[in-house]
Amino acid sequence: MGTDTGAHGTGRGEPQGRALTGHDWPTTEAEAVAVQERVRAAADTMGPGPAPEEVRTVAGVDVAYADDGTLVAAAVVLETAGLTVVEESVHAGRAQFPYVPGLLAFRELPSVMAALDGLAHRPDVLVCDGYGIAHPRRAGLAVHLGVLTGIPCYGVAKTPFLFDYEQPGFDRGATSPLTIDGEQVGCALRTQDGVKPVFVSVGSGIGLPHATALTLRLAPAYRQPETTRRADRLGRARLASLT
DNA sequence: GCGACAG
DNA sequence: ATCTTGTCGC
Repeated sequence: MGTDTGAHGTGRGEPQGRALTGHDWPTTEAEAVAVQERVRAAADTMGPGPAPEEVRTVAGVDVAYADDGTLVAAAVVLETAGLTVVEESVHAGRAQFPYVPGLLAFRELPSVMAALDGLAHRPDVLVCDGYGIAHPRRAGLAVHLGVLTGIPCYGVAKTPFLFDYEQPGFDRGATSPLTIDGEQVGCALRTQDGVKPVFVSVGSGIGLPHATALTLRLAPAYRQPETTRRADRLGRARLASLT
């Protein structure tokens, strides 16, 4: 199976992990915002990226929190066909950054990167919980993750906050654009008939059409994609077992 | 039981 | 994000 672990890119965007996770990891909001400007500039948000048929494995990423500041990042690699689990990785740590709206990435990234480093398999795509470019500085968690890892990455969020959208049609597969100040930053996607839509936005290395189509494949039965559901479950379980 | 939806 | 109670419904 997979061999290299997260240190090298696969052609498209070179990973910028060292530059952003090393000594210059931000400690203040101002520094974090400055990092986001750079991350945004480094992101590849246009490319078609891999089509769903070309995506053999997808990793879902999620973070679970405890009261005391402990957090557990979980990564679950699924085979796209059949949605079977290929590999799992968790990493327990402490929040290194306070929760600040718009800066969630800095809270979750260190542990998420550690969890991804724990994978022997290098997934073709990453799906994370939260925003990509549907973000004030077009630099949500999915953008950071895509740039840092060099793996095509996008976000699927549950709640619409800072963008406008029309309700998509009732049927599974219906979409409608998400816009911020008239600029399209993603789409609302109905993953099951009649359930609340999820909000897909690109991170880096994959375009919105492919991200949307892949999300639909990853969500055959529930509102959220299986990647997120599995990662969420794994993270919670690990957190609970931490006692 | 598990998920959607309260709110 | 987390915790909790409760109702409806497959």
